[in-house]
Formats: sequence, structure tokens, C-alpha cells
Amino acid sequence: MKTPQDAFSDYLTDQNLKMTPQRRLILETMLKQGDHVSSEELYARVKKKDPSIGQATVYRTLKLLSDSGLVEPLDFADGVTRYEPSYGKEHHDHLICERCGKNIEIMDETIERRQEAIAREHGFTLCSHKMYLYGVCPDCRKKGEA
Amino acid sequence: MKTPQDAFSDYLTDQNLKMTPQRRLILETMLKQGDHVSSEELYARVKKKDPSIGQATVYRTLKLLSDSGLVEPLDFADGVTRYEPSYGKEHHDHLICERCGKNIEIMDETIERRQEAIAREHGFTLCSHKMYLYGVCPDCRKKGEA
DNA sequence: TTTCTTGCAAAACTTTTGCACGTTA
DNA sequence: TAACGTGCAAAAGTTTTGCAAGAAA
Repeated sequence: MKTPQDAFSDYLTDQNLKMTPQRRLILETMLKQGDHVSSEELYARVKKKDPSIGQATVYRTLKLLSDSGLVEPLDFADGVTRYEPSYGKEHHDHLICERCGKNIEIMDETIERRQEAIAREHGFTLCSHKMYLYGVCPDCRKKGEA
Repeated sequence: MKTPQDAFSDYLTDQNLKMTPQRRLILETMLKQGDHVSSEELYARVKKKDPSIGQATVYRTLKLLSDSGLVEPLDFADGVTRYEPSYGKEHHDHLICERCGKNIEIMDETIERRQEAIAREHGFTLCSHKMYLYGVCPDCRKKGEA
């Protein structure tokens, strides 16, 4: 399997776009510690390595990474779009603690199959889905009781 | 079962808040044709009945209705928060056509049970969930082929 | 009469865009 | 060298907030 870096290069070439140091850096940073980061957060991290980089470039690059399938936009309904690396990773959903924000990745074959079935029953061709489970994690529940 | 209007009144009283003509009108409008409306859209409708009403009042009232459990915020990731009446209605999820925006309400016992089970396996107490299925509806697929 | 609510306008935020200048292929 | 990319600042779009005046309990 191609590295994410190569996959990105290939995508850019394919679209007649160009590789730049900024794009490389943003992808690197995203891959390194990029779980559920917002554009703003990523911008802050990227800026430490290259203070001259602009916020707009981060937004624009995230869109490219998204279009190329290297990262996945997430929507936790907190007002900002978050992203996670998705290249070569299996699809998963999220179980989120409403108190502390803890975020557990889940995958469930039964649910995936039912989703397909439901779409088919309505004549839809399923493209993607989003599922977020919100609850209270064990730690927070203990604190609540104490 | 209480009417939504009464439930809202009770909620307001309970919170030491007050019923007003604006709040009554916004709730009425929401109930009447309120499926998947944004604040902006609701504002437009409400304004026809009472042109003096302010946008901010609609936002503020939607928050109240949300907090009181009368309406449910939806997040179709189109940049705006949408709402639907939820009082006395069964929970359901959404199957959305990516092309035309068609929106079908779905409910599935199997999935709901699995969600509970997954949360439990991780020690979570499940509070709520959101699930959106994105696909292409039969009509749009036909158009695409034509 | 006290507290809450309203409408307005301004502010706050996230994200997008226009533009002149630099860079990539 | 032709096309694309960048940083900056301004703009766009949604939602929130401060405030003075008005209304509900």
C-alpha cells in the first residue's frame, strides 16, 4: 500500500495540482497527532514548524486532503469541523462522553449491515454514514456519584 | 399527554421564565410545518405572521425549545443547525439523498439495540445518538443514468 | 414592581475568497 | 513560462450578546 504522502502526491498530480512544502507539512502534522483536530488546532501546530504559514492554507489543504480521501471530516456539533486521518484505516464511528469529551472509536458489523439494508429498502444507494453515540463514560459517572 | 403548548408553558414556569406572544408564535409555527427548518427559515415564516419579530428571538426561543425537549436539533452538516419537533414523537434517524436533499425518517430496532450494547460494553451510559445515512435516492439515480 | 424578554445592532466565530506576489512543474 | 499556490486581509455566513425600552407575573 502506498504511503499517505505518496497517495497525496498522486492525487495532486492527477488533478494537475502541485506539491508544496506547506502541503507536505500540513499532511505530516495531521498524520502525526491528528486525531479529531480542528483547522484552528492544526494551524497552531503547523505554525510552530513554519510560522509563516497562513490559516487559509490550512483550510484549503484540509479540503484537498478531504477530497482525496486521506482525511475524514467529523462533525461533533461543537461548531467546528474536525478531521482525522482515514487513509488505510477502517471505517469507524464514535462514542463520545458528554462530560469530558472522551472519544472512543467503535465499529460494528451488525449496524453496518443494517444500514445497508435500510438504504436498500428505500431504494437508496448508500454512499456513507455518520453515527455518533453520546453518553457518560465510567470515570465521569463515578465523579458524578461521588 | 400534555399538548406541546402546555409542556412549553410548564417548562417556562418551572425555570422562572415567562410565556410571551413571540414564544407562542414560534412554537406554533415550528409545530405546523417545522420539519428540518433552520432558524433562518423559521424566522421567515414567523415574520409573515408578525413582521416585528426579531431574528435573535427566534434563535433564543429555539434554544429554549431545544432545552425543554420539545424540538430536536439536527445536524446535516450543511453549515446551519436545523430543528424538528420531537415532543411525543418516537426517536428516528435520517436517510438523506446527497443529490436532491430528500430526507427520509427511519427507525430500526436492531440498530438501537446494538447501540445500547456497544455503549454498555465500554461502560458508557448512553444518553442519545445521531445517525445519518447518506446515499442517492432512486429518482436521482435514474436521472444520473439518463 | 421586579424580573424577564424583545428588537436592534454590534460582536463573535468559523470558513471562504480576492488579490498581488511567489513557486512549482 | 504557464499555471498553480500562498499569505494577507477582507468578506461571508451563522449564531450570540449588550443594551435600552417594553411586557409578563
